[in-house]
Amino acid sequence: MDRVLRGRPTIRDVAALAEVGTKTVSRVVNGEPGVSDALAQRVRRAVEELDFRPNHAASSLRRSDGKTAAVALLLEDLANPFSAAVHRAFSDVARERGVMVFAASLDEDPVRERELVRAFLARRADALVVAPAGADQSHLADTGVPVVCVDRAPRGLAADGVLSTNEDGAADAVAHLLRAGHSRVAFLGDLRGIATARSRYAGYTRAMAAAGREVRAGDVVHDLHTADRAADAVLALLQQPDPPTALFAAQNLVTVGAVRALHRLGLQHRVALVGFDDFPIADLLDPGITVVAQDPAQIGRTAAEVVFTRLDGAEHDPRLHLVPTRLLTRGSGELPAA
Amino acid sequence: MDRVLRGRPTIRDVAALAEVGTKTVSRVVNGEPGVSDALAQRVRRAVEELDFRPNHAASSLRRSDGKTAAVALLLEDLANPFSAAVHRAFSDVARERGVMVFAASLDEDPVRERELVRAFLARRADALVVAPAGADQSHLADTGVPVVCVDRAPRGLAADGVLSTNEDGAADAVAHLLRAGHSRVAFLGDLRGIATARSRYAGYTRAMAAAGREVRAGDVVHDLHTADRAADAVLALLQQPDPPTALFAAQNLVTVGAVRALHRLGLQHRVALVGFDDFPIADLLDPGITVVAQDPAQIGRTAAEVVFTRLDGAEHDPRLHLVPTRLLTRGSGELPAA
DNA sequence: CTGAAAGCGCTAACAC
DNA sequence: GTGTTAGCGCTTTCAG
Repeated sequence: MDRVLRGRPTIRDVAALAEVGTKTVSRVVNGEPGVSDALAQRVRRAVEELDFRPNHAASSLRRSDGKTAAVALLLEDLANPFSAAVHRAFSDVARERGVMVFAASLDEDPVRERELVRAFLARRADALVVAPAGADQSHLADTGVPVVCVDRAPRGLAADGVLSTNEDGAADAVAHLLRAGHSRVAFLGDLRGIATARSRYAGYTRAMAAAGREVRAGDVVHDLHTADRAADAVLALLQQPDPPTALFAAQNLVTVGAVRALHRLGLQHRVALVGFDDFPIADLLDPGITVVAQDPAQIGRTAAEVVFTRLDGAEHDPRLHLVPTRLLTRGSGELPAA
Repeated sequence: MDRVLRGRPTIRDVAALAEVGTKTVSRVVNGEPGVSDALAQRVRRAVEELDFRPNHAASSLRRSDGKTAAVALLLEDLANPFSAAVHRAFSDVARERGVMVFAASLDEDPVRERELVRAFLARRADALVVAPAGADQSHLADTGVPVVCVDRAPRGLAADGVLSTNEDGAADAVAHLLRAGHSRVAFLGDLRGIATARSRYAGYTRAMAAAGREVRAGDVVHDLHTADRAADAVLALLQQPDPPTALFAAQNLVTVGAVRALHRLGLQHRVALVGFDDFPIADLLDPGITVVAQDPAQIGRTAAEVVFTRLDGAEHDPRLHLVPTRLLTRGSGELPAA
């Protein structure tokens, strides 16, 4: 009668204790209709008694739709405030749907991206949300699950995308500096391998051209991926003879590095700066840092909506969702040219 | 012969194509020894051909140890730099072990904590790492998996803990202000329901008592959980007659709120401030913000080590791992009393 | 309304 | 070395 339980109790243990069939337990546990109150009561008591926890993996293995109610989120660096905000907003929507989120940092490493995609597919994540690290995203093509690219446009892959208006936003930032009277605006860019970085550079050159300004090769620095490298670049840039009078920093860590360099040189009130992507307490610095703010929470929410729309069966062609940026003037971007 | 594949190929499809038994495929896929090169070659070719992806859930369901190679991380708010850094460091260690991380934000909601714990246990996470939201953690007692508490000590629960030296760190901060000549140091605290907040308050009172200073009720404010609420509290505090000359902010968002209020009042160079927990660009403010820095990366790494030690079978009594804090003097904490 | 039997994709245990 | 059988915990199918 009393089978000695080894390990966790199963649905059969519950069925035995409640003296019903396993299917009845299954029905009660899953809230399916068609069970008499009396039996349901007995089952619930047995569940309580044994501290039964349904095994979700076994359930989804057998279940016809095969869904695991888990999605994977592969971002650049979960410790970066942008990624963290996307993650947070995405999770909030997912939680409402009872969907769990696997999260991982890629650190711009395409090898890691492949490994993690493989691992998440092995765990049968229902969908993949990726800020792709490499230029080659072909390995995301035949995963059998919806793929949504965030922060970066999908390249060579028919997938949905959710990202900021990178080129327009960058052009806004640079135009803002040009309006303040600057003619030499330096570009401080993130890794050129990233599509997003290229778009922001395109916005920079477009705004410069539109104003009839020459882009000097010496005023353009790419591949700054940490605050330290950005700070070094700005120090070098401003310590040369005839330096630029304004800076456009194309990523949040780059902006922070630029601020650090300006403070070190005591030039924070003399050299203008606009950053792409906001960061905490940018308004508390002196001067406050003018930025083209992204809306990472909106990006995360939209990505979640797109994912769930796909999981609910939408079959339309891939769509690109552009989330607008917003110029926040705080002082650093309004410093005059001379 | 050619079975038409519906859905993903299984190990049996691979076996059929390679003309071997399923167990041989299993061996090859899992890198087990005892398969001739010839067969292994055929299997690998078939795997490639069919784009076979092993189903990890099915595997761990059948496997004797039943491990899923996934752990759950329940933190306060993944968008907070402290939680984000813990998450990041934890993930890095987990990734080396091929373990995936489920992450979620609790927002100090004990109900959500219970729900998420239930959900993660249903998914058979191998371990739970929790920054507990509620005072009552008894529901974590009989989960059948290792539980590690981070940031907050386990209460009413025999579990490992990894946290900062909250009381000592807070006492250091306050003693530092008292040494600068202040006698009225206000306490700005996080939610009193959190053990961590209570420890920091204990450090405050201890340092005050050690210096023979009276703790005035009006100088103590609890339950500040957002920067906005903290800013309001500081505005009220400093606009009364005979205000305190120094502030101790016991949490990072509280510190940011205090800075914001000080700037609004133009008092940032007159009222001293030390914060508990560092935050990005605290050094770039004017004055730089003196903080008792925690080491969230170390907390995350240590938590991971503790988790994996337990999963590797360690059976010792629960241990509390204290990660030391460090006073970083940057200006705001060294302002004189009058 | 209820439950017995089959089987999801995989690996343990045991054959050969 | 290799393959066959059974069964992990659950839901499906279908008979009562």
